[in-house]
Amino acid sequence: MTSLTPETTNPHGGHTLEAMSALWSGELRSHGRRVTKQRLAVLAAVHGHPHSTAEEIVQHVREDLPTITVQSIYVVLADLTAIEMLRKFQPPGTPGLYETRTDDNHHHAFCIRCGRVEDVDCSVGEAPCLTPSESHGMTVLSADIVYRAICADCAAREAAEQESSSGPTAAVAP
Amino acid sequence: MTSLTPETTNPHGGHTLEAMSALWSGELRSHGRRVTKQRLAVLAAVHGHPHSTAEEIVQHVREDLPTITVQSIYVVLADLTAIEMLRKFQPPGTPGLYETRTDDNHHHAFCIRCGRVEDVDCSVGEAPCLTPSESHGMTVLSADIVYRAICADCAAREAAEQESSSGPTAAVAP
DNA sequence: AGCGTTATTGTGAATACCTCAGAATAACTG
DNA sequence: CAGTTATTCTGAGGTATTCACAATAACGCT
Repeated sequence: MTSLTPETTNPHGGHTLEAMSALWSGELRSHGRRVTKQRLAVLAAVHGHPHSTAEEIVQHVREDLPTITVQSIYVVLADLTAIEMLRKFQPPGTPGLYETRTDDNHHHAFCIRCGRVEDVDCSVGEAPCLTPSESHGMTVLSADIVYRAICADCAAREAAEQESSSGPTAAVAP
Repeated sequence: MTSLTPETTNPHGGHTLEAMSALWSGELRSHGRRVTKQRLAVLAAVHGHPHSTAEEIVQHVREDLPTITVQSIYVVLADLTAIEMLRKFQPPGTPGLYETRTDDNHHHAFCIRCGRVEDVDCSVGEAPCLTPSESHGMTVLSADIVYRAICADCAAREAAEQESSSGPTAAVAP
């Protein structure tokens, strides 16, 4: 922790890629999975680019492993999701998005205009939306929440367009 | 309400199909939409079979309109969803599901084993999961919640299978 | 370290779900 | 009832994802 060699510092936020890899390797093994460079590369890509689609992950992984195939990415993503090392969610009208934050109860806000996604720590408390722990005899495991929202940029842009259609600025002669 | 002719009684729960059609027609018109038999048939099908996929809705609608096409169903579903006469949601690994309950704050429990879906009236209160009304500058409109769950049947079946692998019952000679 | 076993990845193709552009039809207005 | 224009139909296309089988490489053992 006190060493300051180039290898131990990185822009990502405290943990080096090597440290993360070691962590991930252990976790993979504890789930009976082999540690492959493909899996580590996928984990690194998703960790570095949260809320990525499979296609985007392919691009990022190919910086390390230029020959990896789309199909392998899908297989790896599905498997890592199954053992909950990754989390998958799918706002309406978009392909599946992946992230590495799996152990906290957080959710997602999705801009229905531009598709932007932000993490939302559930503000009510611990796991408020898990309260219906029994319904119709079903045992609830977890809650996937997607907040349909409009981001600040889109709200501003729409306000401006609204203004221009009856106000003094812009769009004088269409 | 007091008439008891055959047309005014039906098994669905108080409202006749004709009454619903009149209601839907008015709602369509108020959204600037024309009242077509296709739209009414789709609304009736979804109303009679909540949590249906587009493909299932095609089957049901074809009982009335045998020649309707899958594409038209998709167009109608998308349009009715856009004006919020239908609600669409999509548990992981399944196609989009549609329902007519749009004006109440209810959510869905989804059995990750068999795919069964049940409505869940949010038990915490009014709209608890809408509390993060501002996050990252995004204005939240609504929350789509899918509870990942295991239904009673699947839980029982898995318990039985667990038992049989080390217990006395079943699967004596495979 | 080398070797065998078996999970994992790559290859090639296929599927499911959904959307698009343009022509034909039918719902509303007067 | 006739005209206008939304809506549906026809036919094709596209994207996200999955499948079966062959090739590869990670791990446990000596």
